[in-house]
This record gives sequence, C-alpha cells and structure tokens, in this order.
Amino acid sequence: MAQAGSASRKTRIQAQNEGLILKAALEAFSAYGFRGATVDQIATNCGLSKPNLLYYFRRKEDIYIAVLEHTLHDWLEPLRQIDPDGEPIGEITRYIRTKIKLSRDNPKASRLFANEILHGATTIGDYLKGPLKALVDEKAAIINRWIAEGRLNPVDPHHLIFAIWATTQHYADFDAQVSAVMGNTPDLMTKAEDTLTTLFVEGLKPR
Amino acid sequence: MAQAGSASRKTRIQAQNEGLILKAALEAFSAYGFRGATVDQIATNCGLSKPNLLYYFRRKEDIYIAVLEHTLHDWLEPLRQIDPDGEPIGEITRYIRTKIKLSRDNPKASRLFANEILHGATTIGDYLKGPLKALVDEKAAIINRWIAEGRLNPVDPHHLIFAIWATTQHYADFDAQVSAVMGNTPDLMTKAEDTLTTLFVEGLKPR
DNA sequence: ACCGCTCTTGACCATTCGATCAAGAATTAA
DNA sequence: TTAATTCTTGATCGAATGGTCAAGAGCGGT
Repeated sequence: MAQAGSASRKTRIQAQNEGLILKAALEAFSAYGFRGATVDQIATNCGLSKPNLLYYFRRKEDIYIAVLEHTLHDWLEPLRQIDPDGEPIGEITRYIRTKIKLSRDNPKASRLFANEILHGATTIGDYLKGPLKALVDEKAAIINRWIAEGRLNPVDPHHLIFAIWATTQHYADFDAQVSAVMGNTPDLMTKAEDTLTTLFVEGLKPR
Repeated sequence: MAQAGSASRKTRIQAQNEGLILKAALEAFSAYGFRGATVDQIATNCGLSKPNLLYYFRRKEDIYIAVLEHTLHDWLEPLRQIDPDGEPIGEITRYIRTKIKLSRDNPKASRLFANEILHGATTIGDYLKGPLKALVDEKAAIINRWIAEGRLNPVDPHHLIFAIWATTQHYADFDAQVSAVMGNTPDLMTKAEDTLTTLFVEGLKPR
C-alpha cells in the first residue's frame, strides 16, 4: 500500500504511532505555532525519526490538520449539550463551568485553536463558517426564545456566547499573563469559575 | 557612530525609517507571529532592503522588542484612567467601552500581544510581573473598596479585570472566528459594546 | 568644495528546516 | 520457511532565512 492511513484498515503500529505523533504535535504546535514548531521537534518528542514521522504524515501541514481535527469535535461538545428544555440560568452556568474545566484540563488544545484563529484560521476557516456557525446559530435561537419568555435579561445571544468563550478560554490562552499577575494562587480556577458565574448571572450592579 | 539609535540624537532619516519599520513590523508580527514573520517581508513592506533594515535594528528580535514596547504603554492607558473617586459602574462601563474601541481601532496591536502571551510571554514576561501586576493590583484594591462600600456586587476584582480584557480583546484576537460566525454584520462592534456593558452591569438574571 | 559621518545595497555565508530516497529491518500472512 | 508488505533510518537535497561585509552613494556641517 502506498500511503499509511489511507482507505485501508490501520495496523496496530500505525494506530499507536499516529497517536504518539498527534500527542507530540499538539505539544509542539500549541507551544510554538505552526511555523515555530519543527518536524524534528515533534519526531524527537515521540521517539521517532523524522523520516519515519513523515512516513505517517507526508507533510508538516498534514500533521497540523490532523491534530486540529482530532480536537475540534471535543472542544465544541459542551455547547452542543445546552438543553433547549432546561432551565436557562442553570444551562448557561453549567456551560460556563464545563468550559472552564475544559480550559483547565486541556490548555494546549485551547492554545492550539487560539493560535490558529489568531492567524486567520486558514486551516479551519471552512469549518468555522459551516458547522460551527450552524451550531452557534442554533443555540442563539434557543437563548433568544428564553429571552422572549422573560427568563433571561435581553442580551444578544451571539455576543453572549463570544463572551463565555473569551472569558473561559482566557485562562488557558493567556496563562502566562494570568500567572504573572496572580502568582501561584491556589484555587485560581475555582475562584475564576465562581467569579464568572456570579458575573454572568448577577452582573456588577447591586440588587 | 557605531550604532543607529544609540545615545546620540536621532537623524531625520533615522526617525522616519524606524517609524516605517515599526509599522511594517507590527503588520508582519501580528499576522504571522515572531517565527512566522520574516525580516525580508518586513523590509519589503516598508520599502527598505534587508541589510538596510538590519542597519537600524541589528537583530530580528530587536525589531520585535521595539514594536512590543512601542505599543505596550498605550495598551494599558485605559486601565490607568480608572478613577478611584469616580462612580463605580460608570468607571467600569467606560473602561469596557474604551477597551472595545481600542480593539476595533488597533486590532493588530491586540493580536501582537495575544501572540506574545499565548507563546509564554518570554519577551515581556518581566513587564507583566512588574509594572502590569502593580497596576492591576492597584486597580483591584480600588474595586475591592467599592465592593466594601456596597457599590458593586462582590466579585473578585482580578478576575473581573481578566473578564473585561478577555471579552473586549476577543473581537480583535479572534476576529477570524467572529467573522466566520457573524458574517458581515454592520454595527457588530456597537452591538458587542452594548451587550458587554449590559452583561457586566446587569447580568443575565431578570430583575 | 571638502570631509566626515550616515545611509544603502549586492553579494555572500551558515544554519535551519521540510522533504526525499534508497536500502535495510521488522512484521505479517501463507 | 518464505515472500510480500509494512516500517525505519542515515544520508542528502534544495529552499528559506537570519545575519555579515565591503564598498559605494548620499548628506550635512565647515
């Protein structure tokens, strides 16, 4: 067979090595970006020789695309789980808490996406305009219904979703800044979670 | 004199060319990151030959540092202007509005910082731990006083500031995603501004 | 006009990096 | 065991890139 990982079923070795590669690639791309990461580096980090790595993924860009696609689905799962029939405030606070935990437990994936989007999303642009937009529009419609029913303050749902993304991913993407300002605060993410939920639900104005 | 731009007074040509270089460098670094941007590219973008550019800035990194420092001060100015004696809600909403306008009018500077921090803030790390931390702590103390006086809901001021940074800069840093989801919405930033101020002040829970 | 300093550039160098190739080792199916 | 297939790698290539150098052009003060 000419190309590993094509239509044919994957070998045990293929599955194992592709897994190692994707893990090492996430490490490298999230830390240094597409241009900054090197194939040598990824190969070394997973114990393969460079030509061997390029046996599994022909080009550097193929590795990048693979690791992006591999994490994209999981990353949007929390948004998908917003329940149209749930209680609005509860659904949104649950979404915020889930996203913050995702940021805490998988900061590299967050930084990988952040870097990709920061530089124009040339690789996943079509995905953003297609499936992502569809999902966001769907959930925005739900939020608009909740607002119409008087169960939420009237805010633009798209911008609300952006605000949740921004605030939660901030702790992964801008970790260097947060750490510089906060030092080694214990319970940092717990405090962040509480502050954000309070903020989004109650706002700043005393009642 | 051995080095341009040293202790001695700057020539007219020096001032002009350094300005051109910093502008072209902001363009390149914000779009492609430090590694992704090339000296050739920056030189071409400001109409200078590569050796000529390297006559003004010896190393690529020197250009990068210069353009970072050149924009750092302006970027934090709005936070400095939060008035301890002002009306809390008014001060914070004004801060949000100023930051959003800054994101709209200077997205490249925002993306430059975002990229720098995303990759560990190796260049401006000391600034973040020093002057930035000091400024944030100072403003956090003010917000804590406002909370103690019952003029704001009790939220952690550091995380509040992070939330404002995250939400406002999101529109510059993640423009590719925002545009993909929203399309060519007119008044996008106006709507963003209104939504964010409402959200931060009132929260989502109906009163 | 003269002279010293600043500015500019074509040619070039060393290194890094993505990618290729041929040849051999390991694995698998018979 | 044998043969086909898959896997692995040392050596190497070409392009890109950061940086240097020497020599010349331009500018400003006297």
